[in-house]
Amino acid sequence: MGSNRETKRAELRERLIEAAEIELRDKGLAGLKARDVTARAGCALGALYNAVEDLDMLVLEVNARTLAKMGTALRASLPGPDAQPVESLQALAEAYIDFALENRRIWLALFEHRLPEERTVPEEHRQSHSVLIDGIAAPLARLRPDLSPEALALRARTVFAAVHGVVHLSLQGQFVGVPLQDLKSEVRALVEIMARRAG
Amino acid sequence: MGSNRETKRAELRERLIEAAEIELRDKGLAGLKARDVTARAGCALGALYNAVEDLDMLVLEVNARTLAKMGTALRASLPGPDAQPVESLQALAEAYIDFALENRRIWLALFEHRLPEERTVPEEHRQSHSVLIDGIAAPLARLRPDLSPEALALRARTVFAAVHGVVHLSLQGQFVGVPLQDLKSEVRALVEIMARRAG
DNA sequence: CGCAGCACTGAACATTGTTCAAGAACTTTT
DNA sequence: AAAAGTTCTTGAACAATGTTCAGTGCTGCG
Repeated sequence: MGSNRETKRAELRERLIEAAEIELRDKGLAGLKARDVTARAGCALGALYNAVEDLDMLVLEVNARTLAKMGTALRASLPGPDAQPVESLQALAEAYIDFALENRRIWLALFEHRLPEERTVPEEHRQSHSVLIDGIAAPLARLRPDLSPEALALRARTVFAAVHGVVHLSLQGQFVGVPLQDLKSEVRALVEIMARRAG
Repeated sequence: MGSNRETKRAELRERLIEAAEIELRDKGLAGLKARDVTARAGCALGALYNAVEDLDMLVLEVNARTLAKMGTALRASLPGPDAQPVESLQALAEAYIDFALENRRIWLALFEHRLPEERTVPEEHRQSHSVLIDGIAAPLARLRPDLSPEALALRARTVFAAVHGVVHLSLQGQFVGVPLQDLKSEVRALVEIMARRAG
């Protein structure tokens, strides 16, 4: 396997991304070190900078995969099309919490990783974030037929961000966060409130 | 001024915290460097480690002051006691957004700063976070007389975290965040929804 | 004054991301 | 198949940065 240059390059890139994901799962974003990643991937330190631009880009690659997995998990959680909209939203929220709990560090990396201020996230990586809100607009539309498509898209982001905020503060154990043991019931209540109300 | 040892030590500590706040305002958490802080405070690099435990503790000190200022801003925003509960909540939310917009980097530092996993935040610093939720329980209690005091305290955290989540994703320009121009109106709608509904 | 303790200094150290010159490996040309 | 050219890999070197520490000076007290 991997005889020509292109292939070997892609294989090393792949090994590096996988190694980075393992390191990230084990030690979190702050514990991700270039030397540990390259050691795990079985290459020299400098090879990293030929396979990817730098460590930040490696994190973006891991994040893209995390988002893809999250998308799978969220879609799998959706009940059939004849379910009540509020049930779809509850299912998405619960699946989001479960994913975050089961993949805490790589999920956190999605939101804690920052590029230096002058650098900008490549377009393809920006788009992979849409899985977070893709499932929300449809059930929301049935609950809020009064909203225009633009207002709906906006509101879907708000609903996601609200749920995410509760989960984020809770999972980090920040002092103002909801205790973990109450997280699911509070998010259920929040989603219920956001869904049930009219007009 | 500052003749005895105790006083000089406290003065240097104060200068360091102020210098750190300025650096944090200018360059953000990732741009905070021990050498820049000590240069601004007018002392040698090593003096930092006599005045405070380390850089992390300096950030905690700045955060404590930020939280105190935030508390002042939030309390000042509250309408009189005869206002509708929903108006109190709206005022708090708007004041929160304004504070975040006007103090973006030091506000972000409140939520982005992490101690190494093995270290733990001193109790006095934990408590300073309560200003974020202190004003919420009272108006919420009038909207939800059905909830026990414990459930109310929990729900206050949930309400804060939901609003915070929307603000946080929006101000960081994360792809899934609400665009800044829509932030206030979306938060208004969210608070309205969380307040208006019954049972 | 003089001494004991403390604080300040800045050089040195450890860790870490990134670069780069040298050599190895692969591809193309002849 | 050999030569020439291109690209990749290696690991040492560099730069940035948090932290420590031995040396030096200052403070407070008898």
